[in-house]
Amino acid sequence: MGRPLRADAARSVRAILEAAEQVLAEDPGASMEQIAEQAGVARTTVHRRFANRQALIEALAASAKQQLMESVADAHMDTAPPLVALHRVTANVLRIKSVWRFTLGHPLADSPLTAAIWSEVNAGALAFFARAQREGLLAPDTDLMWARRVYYALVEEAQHGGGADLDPDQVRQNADAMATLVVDTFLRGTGPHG
Amino acid sequence: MGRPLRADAARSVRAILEAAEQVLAEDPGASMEQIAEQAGVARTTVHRRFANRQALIEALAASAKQQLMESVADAHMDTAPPLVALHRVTANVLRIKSVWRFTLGHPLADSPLTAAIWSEVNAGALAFFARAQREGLLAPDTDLMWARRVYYALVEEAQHGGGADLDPDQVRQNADAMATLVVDTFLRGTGPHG
DNA sequence: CTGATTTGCATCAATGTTGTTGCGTGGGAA
DNA sequence: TTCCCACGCAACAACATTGATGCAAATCAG
Repeated sequence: MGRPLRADAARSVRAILEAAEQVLAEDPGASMEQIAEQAGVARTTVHRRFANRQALIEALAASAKQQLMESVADAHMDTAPPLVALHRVTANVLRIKSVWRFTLGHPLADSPLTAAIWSEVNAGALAFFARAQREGLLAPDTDLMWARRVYYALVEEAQHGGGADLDPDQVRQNADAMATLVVDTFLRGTGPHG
Repeated sequence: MGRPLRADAARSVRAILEAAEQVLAEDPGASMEQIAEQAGVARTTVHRRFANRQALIEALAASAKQQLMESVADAHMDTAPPLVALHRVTANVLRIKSVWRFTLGHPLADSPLTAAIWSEVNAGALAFFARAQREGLLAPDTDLMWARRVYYALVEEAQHGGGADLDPDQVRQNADAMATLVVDTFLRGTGPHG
């Protein structure tokens, strides 16, 4: 990257990325003009900062996945007790996902970089589930691949329902509540316990 | 509808609908030309049969949702024992969904008609889960709305993985196997039983 | 303050998609 | 067999989107 962006330029870039996320979340086929409008910026400015639509989406993916990885790392899944780690990572991921609905919802625009990040996250998840199984949190006969798919599906579903326009505080509380629900359902299902 | 279509015309319509389903499943923004090509038909023929892209998608939705409703009715969810009914409807729906990935995967193009069908299916599902809860299949404290969302998410997930280009026989077997997995996970989760 | 940078705006060409029309041909139906 | 319908093909206009350029005004940084 050449020299650092000027303050206003940096502001534009951030505004465009946020706008793109919001607009594309509602309509993945939205035009650059709609994104520019939402960002409060002329369409030419968008093209100045991002040559292609592709470039814009990749930048989006980069931002989102970096934040996602930080929030995953923050859960310390390799040291904390499995149940605690699972709850914590679920809440963290739900919080991030509520902000990046489009980028994290569509596995599109997987540049080699972001693809690598993804496979790293997936491998980490699988390793975590393996440990959880060894420590008795998952049934011994549970297929780990299927468990991971189920877990992802529940997280995705938990984020679909509520969660539009909330205070940052409410977002955190909601993420916690949904995390409890997700983990509980993931481990015990919906049938009678015991 | 005026007079019945001639044999070749009917064939074209079917070819176009199948092609649209396949092409749109891979790229929801695909052009009419791509659909026509996949159907082995000139683009003008597509426009002859379906005035708009919208009209085509609605026709798609009509076909798919009719088949879906038939497959649901076929499970006799109101009379059969809940566990049996749940397994049967799951297998049936998985079979239909594997064919109509695009149309049933995207709640787009909800004409008033198809929207009505949807809400009917959803209401039926909720009623079924209520009965299942009364008869002890679901825990008494399970939120039925959440249960329905979880069930839908699991069905959707089960259909994502395998299932591309299989014999009709293999499709049925696969649907059965996945239905068992889905129902089991739905009711008991992935944790240790018992 | 002053120079450099960014932006908005107007404009332009290129492109792809949509939807329509007319015509000749080939296959279905009575 | 004969008539008619549906098809493919070519061509067309309308439209939206993309991406680029030049320029004057606003704004940032040293």
